[in-house]
Amino acid sequence: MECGPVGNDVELLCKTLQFEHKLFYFDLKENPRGRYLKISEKTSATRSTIIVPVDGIVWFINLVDYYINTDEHEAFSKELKIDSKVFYFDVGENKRGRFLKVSEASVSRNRSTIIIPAGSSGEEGWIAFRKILLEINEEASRLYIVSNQQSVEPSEHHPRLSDDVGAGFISGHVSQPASSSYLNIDRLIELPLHDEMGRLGLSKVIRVDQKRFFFDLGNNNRGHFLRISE
DNA sequence: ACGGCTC
Repeated sequence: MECGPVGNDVELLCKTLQFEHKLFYFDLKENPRGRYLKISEKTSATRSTIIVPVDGIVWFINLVDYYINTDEHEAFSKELKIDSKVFYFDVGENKRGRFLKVSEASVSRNRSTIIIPAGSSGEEGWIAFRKILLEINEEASRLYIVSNQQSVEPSEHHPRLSDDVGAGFISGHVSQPASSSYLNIDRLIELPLHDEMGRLGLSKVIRVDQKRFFFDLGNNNRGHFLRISE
């Protein structure tokens, strides 16, 4: 396991993905302002980094999904607004092949960009990238519960929680135990009013051009699901 | 071993 240099921020977990001649570093970090995922693309000559707030990880997963599942010439550019940042997703193609470009624009920094190759046989680069994000999202949700409960032994005292709660869907200022707020989702998810869910912090919205896409987490006895509505 | 990159 290779972790980047550690400053004041705490490293929670590190992963790497090597694809073609690029090396991607994924570092989940924490500081007093919150948690974020640092994604760096390293080649022999260059290194570029984007910083994704934890709440953005699930939307990254979803957007990578979109590009994996969308036909080559029907994939639109997308933008994702999180906090004060905007991430731009674009597909491109050149003689080396297809790639997904993810750019971060924030007020204070210069724009930074990572480029994820699709790969030569299908989209295995994007699929591998998504897999890492899924792993991080799952592990981050466990870490979230651990720190939120401030319990030294969460696996003994809260054995069910870690599998039931996804990161990013529980707002940071929930004062109730995560389990009780979570149990309400089944009823709330049936409500057709998106603004009602938005008010309760249970829905996320991505605006693309004139459209708005709503992402809502739910579960039932069949398992977990993410509902996307336009 | 590449190499892509308006916001």
